[in-house]
Amino acid sequence: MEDVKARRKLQSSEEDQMDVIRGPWTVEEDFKLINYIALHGEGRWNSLARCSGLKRTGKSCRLRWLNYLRPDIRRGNITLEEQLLILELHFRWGNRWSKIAQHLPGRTDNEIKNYWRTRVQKHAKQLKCDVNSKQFKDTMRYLWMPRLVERIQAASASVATTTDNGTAQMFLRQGVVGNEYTARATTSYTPENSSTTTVASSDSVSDLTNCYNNGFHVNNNPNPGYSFQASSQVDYYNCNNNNNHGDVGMDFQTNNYQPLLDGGDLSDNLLNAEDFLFLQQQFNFNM
DNA sequence: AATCGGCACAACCGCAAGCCG
DNA sequence: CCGGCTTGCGGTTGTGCCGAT
Repeated sequence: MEDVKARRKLQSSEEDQMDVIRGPWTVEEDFKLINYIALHGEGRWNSLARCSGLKRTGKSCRLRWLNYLRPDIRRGNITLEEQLLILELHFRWGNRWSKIAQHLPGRTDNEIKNYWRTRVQKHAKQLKCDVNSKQFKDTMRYLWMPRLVERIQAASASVATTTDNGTAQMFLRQGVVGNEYTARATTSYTPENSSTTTVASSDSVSDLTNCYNNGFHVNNNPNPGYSFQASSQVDYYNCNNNNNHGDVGMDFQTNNYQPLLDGGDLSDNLLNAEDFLFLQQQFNFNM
């Protein structure tokens, strides 16, 4: 252990001696890196750093390439579908960012990590609860994610009516992502059966991934006869704990909570003011 | 116009696992 | 098997931008 520390210290001082550059990359450095990788391929980052003439560490070169310069990097805002996928995958794997990133083509683990820290943790902070608490996880699962599904549906429906291509209508009828959450809701979805009947029993990850990859054009629904019902939406929020196990559930329905389908670009504001007010009351009550 | 605070994102750091001679 | 080196991952920090005051 001491050896390891000593070696790292030596490595660090060697880096200092060779005037390693840190901080933001310049355009010239980017060009150098891109050209070098175009000629020699990626990998062997330390030797790449030495041979390319870049005064950067191999680590720095690797990070710059993977998180920024790669040609298949997807730029722009995280879409609703991507948000849903991130939430779903984070439920399964926690902070395994690179694993989550594998299911979002073109997105980097760094980007997903940043999204989680800035957006998701912000909501937890606003609710004055821990992001890893059961309460917040329930909030995400039973309020946030269904709301995302609603918005994805709404967006798809909008596309269908404006383009008249029928694709989104098909999605709405047969519901790939919607199937996940609506099906749960219509069977009095509880935290207990959620882990056994849907997530664990089906490959929801690949379903969601396919769904994302194909822009919701592929019907992976194992139950083709399934159809959405407007009235079932309220069941999204019927998260009463019926298991008599003494856990604190979130009863949205008995509080006369009604989901508000607000319009506009709400990709970021996943929960509106009334949601927060209600949730804060829930949390304060339960704390 | 200047300042401040929050946010988003790029980059760095420490650690651990994997690989290879 | 061991030790050194490389790579990958998750956490953290730094910085620029932008809106509010």
